Parts: sequence; C-alpha cells; structure tokens
Amino acid sequence: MLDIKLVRQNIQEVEAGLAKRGMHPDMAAFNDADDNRRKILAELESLRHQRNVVSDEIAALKKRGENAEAMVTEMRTVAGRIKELEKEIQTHEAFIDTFMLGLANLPHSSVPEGHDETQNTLVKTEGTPPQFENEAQAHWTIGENLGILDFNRAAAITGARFPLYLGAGARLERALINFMLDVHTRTHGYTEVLPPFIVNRATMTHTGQLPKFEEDLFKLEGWDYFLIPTAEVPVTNIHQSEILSADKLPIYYTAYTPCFRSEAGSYGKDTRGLIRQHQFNKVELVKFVLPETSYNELETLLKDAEAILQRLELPYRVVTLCSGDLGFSAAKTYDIEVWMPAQGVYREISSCSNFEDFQARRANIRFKRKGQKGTELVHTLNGSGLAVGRTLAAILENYQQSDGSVIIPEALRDFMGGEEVLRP
RNA sequence: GGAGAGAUGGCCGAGUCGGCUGAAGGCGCUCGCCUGCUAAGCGAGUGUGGGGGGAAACUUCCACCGAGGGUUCGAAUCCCUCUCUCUCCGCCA
Repeated sequence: MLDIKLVRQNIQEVEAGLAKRGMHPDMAAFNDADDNRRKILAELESLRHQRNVVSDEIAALKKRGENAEAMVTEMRTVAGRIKELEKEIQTHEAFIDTFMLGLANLPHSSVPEGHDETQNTLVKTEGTPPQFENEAQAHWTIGENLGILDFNRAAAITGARFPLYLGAGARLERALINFMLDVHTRTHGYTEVLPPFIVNRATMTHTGQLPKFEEDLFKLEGWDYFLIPTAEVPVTNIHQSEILSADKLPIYYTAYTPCFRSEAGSYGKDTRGLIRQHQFNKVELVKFVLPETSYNELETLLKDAEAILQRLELPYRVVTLCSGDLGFSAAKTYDIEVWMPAQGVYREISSCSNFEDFQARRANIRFKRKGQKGTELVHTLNGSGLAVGRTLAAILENYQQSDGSVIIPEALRDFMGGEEVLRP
C-alpha cells in the first residue's frame, strides 16, 4: 500500500508513477472520498468531544445527587447524530481502503520505462551455453527417457500441470532443495524457516496477492484459507504487526516450500515440462531491512540467488524488469533467467524484488530506532533462491550427453550420495 | 469432537456495583544526579493511529484494553458473534 499522505499531497507524481505501469486509477474519485471523509470527521470528532465533556458533567451531577435528565435527553440526540455520521464516514472509508489496496507500488526511479517484457533491460550475462553435436533435447524428453519424470501418471493422479518425480529425479529435486538451503544458511547468513503452506486472507492481503489477484490462488473449500503461491507470503508475515528494534535489522530468512498457482490466464503457455506447474518447489529468500539500506540489500539478494547458478555452473543472465512488467507490490525487480538449450531461450528462474515499505505498510511491520521517538516502516525484499523445478529442468538440458545420460553438477554430488551421472 | 478458563501498554500485572483509568503497581528502556569503577540508590521521562494548529520544538482534539457488532448520556468493565491461547477428556500422524 502507498502512503495515503503521499497520495493526497502528490497526486500528479502518483498518477505519473502508476502510468508507467499502464495503470490509470480514478484519482478524482479518491480525492472526493478523502475530502468528504475529513469533512465528516471534523464534525464527528467535535460531537464526540461534546459527548465526552457532558457525560462527565452528568457523572458529577449524579454523584452530588442532582438531576441530570435535561443533559441526558440532549445527549440522546447527540448520540443519534454521532451514529449517523459514523455510518456515513464508514462508506467513504470503505471506498478509500479498497482504492488504496488496489494501487500498485510506484516504480523506483532506476526502473526502465516500458510496457512489457520485451523492454526489460539486460544487466549481464554469465556463463557460456553448452554446445551439442546433435540437437539438444527438451528436459521432459530427457526426464521421461531417464524414467525420473512422469507427467502422464501425474495427470492421472491429479490433472494437467502437476509433476511426478521418480527415483533419482525425486532425489535430485530433494538434493537441490538441501543444497540451496545449505548455501544460503551457511555462507549467506540466512536463517532457515519452515512456514505453513496455507494462509489466511489477511496474510495474503499483506503481501499484495489479495484483493486483486484471487483468481491466481487456490482457495480451500469451506475455509477463508489459501494455498501459498510462494514462501514470500508466510515468511514476510512472520513479523506482521510487530515493532522490531533497529539493531535487530537486517533479518534474513530462507525457506523451502511448495508453491501453488492456478496459472489462470496461462492456458497454452509452456504446456509441457516443468516450467509452468500448478505445484512446484521453491527456496525463497526474504529480508527485513532499514529503509536506507534496501537498494544495497537488493543487490546482495541478487548475488545470493546468482551464487546458486554459479555453483551449479549453469549459464544465465540478469535483467531489470521494466515498469510495465513489474509485479504489483514491487518497486524494482531483477529477474535471473537460466539458459534452456532445447528452446534456445533464457527462462526466469528467480525474481528478486525490493518492495520498499509497500508490504510493510499493509502488514504493519515497523521498527524503532534507539533513542528516537516514533516508529518507521521496515523495507521488505524477497527473491527466489531458486525455483527448484526449473533448476532441475535446466540441469537436465544443460548437462545432457549424446548417449541420453545427464552429468550431475559437481556441487550437487555430495547431496546425491556421490552419484556423478544419471543413466537411462 | 466434548467440558472449562482466559485475551489489558516493550514485558509482567491491577482494574471494585459501567462515570477524571490511556489506563494503578512492577520490570525494562532513556536522560539527569549520586558513587574510585560496577552494583545499588535518587529524580524525571517513556504506547500507537488519525484530524486540526505550528517553520519546528510542540500543542490540541478523536480513537484504540484480541476482532466485529449491540445496550447506555457514558463501556476495558454489561450483552451477542467471531478469532486465538491454555487446561481436562476423547480421537489421531
């Protein structure tokens, strides 16, 4: 959520910022509601003041055993008027709340302008794509030939877009999870957490998935609970409504969770393989930081995610998302894209974002500086470190051999019981 | 699933028959004093959000005692609904 004061006082800037995303909210309607609210509030508060004062007088009179009937009758009408105004102000507040919850974050000044992913800007390219004698096979072909991925049986168990890993495939997925968690906890200083995979509506609202994107989520029948689309949601909410002390910051968490996405609106895209599933595994990185440090923290977050690809020796590139491609809650996002030889493209494998105080305001996550009055909102960041299924797919494709086998990256061998090659 | 108890400020904890209780008391924290140092002691201060005034320090008003409704001139205190926590029983990975 944006700061309502900022919106009030800088309507033009807010409009301009959101326009870069291609969004054009009705600021005039907001202005009207906001003005009306404050007009009513002034009257309401003075009536409440009157009520408080007179109620005290009534109490004093009664204590002395005197008659207070006249005042009581007078206050009866005041109380009635207060109730009317409260109802009136509520409609404006409901409108303002909905409006504010629907406003996306403002893009940071360093974010390139553009309206879709074709206008993202390249930051750097790392590693060299492997050369193959024959045509590179797609990971689903490799996986099915190795007998470690079975999409047909998964479809029978559940339906389309669910994975079934078998044997060394299941073990490789688990090895990747352990490898990533170990790197982040042991060398990058993150604390491992294992959160709930189901969260309530308030939690989902705090990080920005709700109220606008409910159709992207799986909701539990009969409950106001949702399956998490990313660990960002439960982990960022660990500190909801808390006042942290400044010397405890920064806080770094890493979590493995499965992620559940309805993938509404993506029919026909990536219909084969592990790229786009309703359920996938991800190791997530989440940071709570001091505002003045958040853009430096974004750079180190990106490095922490990149380190996984470097250790796995997978070729990748980093892009800065343009304003039109930026997620709802983010002020700035880097995507890391891994090389997928079969399709000859780079595919997103991590998304590292600074949300500034956007999520913190919704989730009411504040901090206090020592010796200073008042509280400030923390800045939150998160990034994938990494999407596990896509990493496994990238390994199958980049490490494939002409005989159908797949070499296991050296960094993973300790996690694979020393195995070096997957053979059919 | 059954029975009961509870939810108050950074923490602990008091709130009687509804009325100077934004909230006693304690701890913690901050500043000052005292003291060879430390500890102890003494004094003062110390919630959040919102509206108005002020360049600012600050000031004034309103709201907030798990959440939401209700009763009342007036609710932390009474009533209803919900959520969560704890205890006992049952069931269970």
